[in-house]
Amino acid sequence: MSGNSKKTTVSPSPERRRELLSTAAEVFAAQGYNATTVRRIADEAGMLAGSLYYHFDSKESMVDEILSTFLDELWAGYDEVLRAGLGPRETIEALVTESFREIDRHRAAVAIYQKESRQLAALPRFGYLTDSQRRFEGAWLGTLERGVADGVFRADLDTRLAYRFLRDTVWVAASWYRPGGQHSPEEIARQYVSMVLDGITPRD
Amino acid sequence: MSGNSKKTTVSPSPERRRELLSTAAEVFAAQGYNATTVRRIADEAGMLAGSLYYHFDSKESMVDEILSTFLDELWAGYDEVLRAGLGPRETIEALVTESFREIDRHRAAVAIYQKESRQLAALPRFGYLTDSQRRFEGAWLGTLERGVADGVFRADLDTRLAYRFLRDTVWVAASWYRPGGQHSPEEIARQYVSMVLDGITPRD
Amino acid sequence: MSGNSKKTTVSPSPERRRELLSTAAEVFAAQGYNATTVRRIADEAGMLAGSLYYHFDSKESMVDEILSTFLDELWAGYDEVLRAGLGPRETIEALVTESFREIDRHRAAVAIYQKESRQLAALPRFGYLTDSQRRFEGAWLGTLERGVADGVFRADLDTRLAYRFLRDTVWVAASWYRPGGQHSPEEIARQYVSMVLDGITPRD
Amino acid sequence: MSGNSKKTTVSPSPERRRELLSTAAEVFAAQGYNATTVRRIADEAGMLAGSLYYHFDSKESMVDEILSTFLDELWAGYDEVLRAGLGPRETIEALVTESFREIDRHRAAVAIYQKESRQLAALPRFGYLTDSQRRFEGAWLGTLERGVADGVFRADLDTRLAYRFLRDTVWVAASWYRPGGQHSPEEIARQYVSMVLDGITPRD
DNA sequence: TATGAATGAGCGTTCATTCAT
DNA sequence: TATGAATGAACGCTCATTCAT
Repeated sequence: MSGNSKKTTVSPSPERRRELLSTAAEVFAAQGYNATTVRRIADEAGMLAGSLYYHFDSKESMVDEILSTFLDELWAGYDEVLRAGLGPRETIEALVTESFREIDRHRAAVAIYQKESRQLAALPRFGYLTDSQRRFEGAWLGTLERGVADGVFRADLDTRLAYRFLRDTVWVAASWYRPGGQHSPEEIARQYVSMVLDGITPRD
Repeated sequence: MSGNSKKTTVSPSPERRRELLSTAAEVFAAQGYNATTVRRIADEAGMLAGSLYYHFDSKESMVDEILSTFLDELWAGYDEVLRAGLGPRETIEALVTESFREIDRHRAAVAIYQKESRQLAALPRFGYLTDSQRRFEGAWLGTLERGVADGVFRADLDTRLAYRFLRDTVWVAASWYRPGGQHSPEEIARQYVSMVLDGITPRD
Repeated sequence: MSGNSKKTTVSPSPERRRELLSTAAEVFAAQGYNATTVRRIADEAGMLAGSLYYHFDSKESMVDEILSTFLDELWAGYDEVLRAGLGPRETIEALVTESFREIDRHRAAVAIYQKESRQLAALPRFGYLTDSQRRFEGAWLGTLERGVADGVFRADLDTRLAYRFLRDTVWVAASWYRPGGQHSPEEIARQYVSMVLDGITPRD
Repeated sequence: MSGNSKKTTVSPSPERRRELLSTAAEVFAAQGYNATTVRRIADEAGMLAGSLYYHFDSKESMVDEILSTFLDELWAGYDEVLRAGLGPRETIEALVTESFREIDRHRAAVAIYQKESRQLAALPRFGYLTDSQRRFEGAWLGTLERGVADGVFRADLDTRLAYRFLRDTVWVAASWYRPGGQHSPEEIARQYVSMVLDGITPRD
């Protein structure tokens, strides 16, 4: 599990907590973590800055909880896919689909993860970000390599390069994706997979 | 042309200026614009914070000059490609190649652009960021649409989606690309174009 | 009314605000606005510099509130005098008396007004200083001219010169006046009026 | 003599020095001593800020030289008047006239003296400001008292109050007086003396 | 639970001053 | 004589955080 076990000031009402975290996540995603003031979050939540400290230890612990909650859920989905024993092509399809579903559910958290994780990972408490990225790389890169070995992906594929492109396009989508738009996550995933697997030029 | 015409303290030694901007760009790219203190830049440049203000008006004007210099050069390259009258496929190839060349030359500037342009664009002086993005969309999206019309790209392609994927993967590469690595920009561009155009599954 | 309507951090305890403004006014008057540091004001108030910003937006907004409060009260008094329909001599007497009463009540504010208003008036937010000065001139100069026309002031009087002398002596008194001294404001006003109206040489 | 004897960096060209001091005096008078940057003075003089330090030790030494030069000249004039053995009324007339002549010649210096002398007097090197003020008070106050004793001024005159009014109105005139205007210094002095001695109401 | 008021560290910036050239 | 470049101290201000109520 991601995040810190020494759970902070556990407020008696976990719903209020979740509301506040959701508010914080939106502001972090929109303004960036550093540029977001704790006062701004409090404003948005209809309280004073100091009052947030009844619910959370610090601004850092807010973003910590946002990211670790998201990653926990992400890995629940990924692990299910990886345990299913699918072929390389189907695994890629399933991982992409799962990723877009997470973006749909945790858009703000994904955007924060995308923009801030490199900075945050330098802090000890965010060590799980680095761990997660390692597992992430293992899952995607492994699948690509298995696909090349099995002949379902092109033999001349630079798998490390392909991994980076896959990873980046999937997550960066959080910066423009708007839930409730005209495309469902599954539809976007389908189109995306089609581009990546078959290219944008016609196959006759 | 991008950037502000009322150029600040135009010191008669533009070399020092360029050195300092290069230093600043590295720090901005590594730490983020907001998280970068002017003292940190000065440290890195071997001077005191106040001394930077002999050369620049403000922290903002530093990032302004970094970004506008980069965009001016980028558009010089893009415009040449667009004026060449190539077919859609060849245009995409040339734009991608040109982009990776810019990443190679202005890695830090591209990383800053990628991470900060949305925030900065809110400030009047950075209006050219929005202008640039509009032109950018015009160039890529137009080429994709022309390709679909000409039948050189798949008829079922969602061009807006494809544009976003192309744009994002190209620029986000600045966050992992290291100049002087084992792949030249042209080599990376070639592999990337191959993936995007033909997909990662074999065409027999 | 003077001052800015978009009142800043309107804290629900206007007493603390008034205390702090009073402290600030004393320091401004003693050291000059520019030479006064916000740290000095905070010291005098027994707090840290940053803490002042809980109560006020800026150093500028402090002097703004000091001056506009003073001018509002001044004009309340002046308007009453001007509406009373007195003769020119009695109007001058009443305006002088009212002025010394204001000096007695707002010595620091008057001293600041005297020393800094020309500089501050250049800033948009202090436009009311210029307005006030115009009304001021209208009231005094008008009364002097009426007095000359009515024959109660000397026919050879240069009214513009006389206005300047009156204005200057009245307000500059704030720089030496000490409340609680041996002369009441009314007593000083009486002596001053006597000098101005009848001169310092004996009338037999 | 006022000013400091340990004369600073004596530049070989005293004319350039005087030009620079004149420039500095104008800026000090217009913006206030504290608010005036050394860079602004240099701009006005067509040089760089650092270059001023070839001519002067410091910003302080500039204002020092401006004020002491003015006071030396003022006292030359005053002393001549005081040595002339005039009656009280004629002495007042002569002092006022001499004062307006100084304002005419040294408008900027007088304005600086008026606005800044209280602050500057706190610094050791400006001790002569306090001395000068003492002599000043002696001259004016003594004349007024002699006049009351001789019966040429009103017996009920509060001489200290009268002194302050005289002093303030004379000097504060520097803030509105413009050399080359429609009134000569002597004409202004005549009108002013007439007001002060005979009042503004008619003497039949 | 939340507020009002304060802390203290640090930030971007200014500016008088220095000095090698 | 003047410049270009830098210093270093201080300034106005911001902000995460604390805490008595």
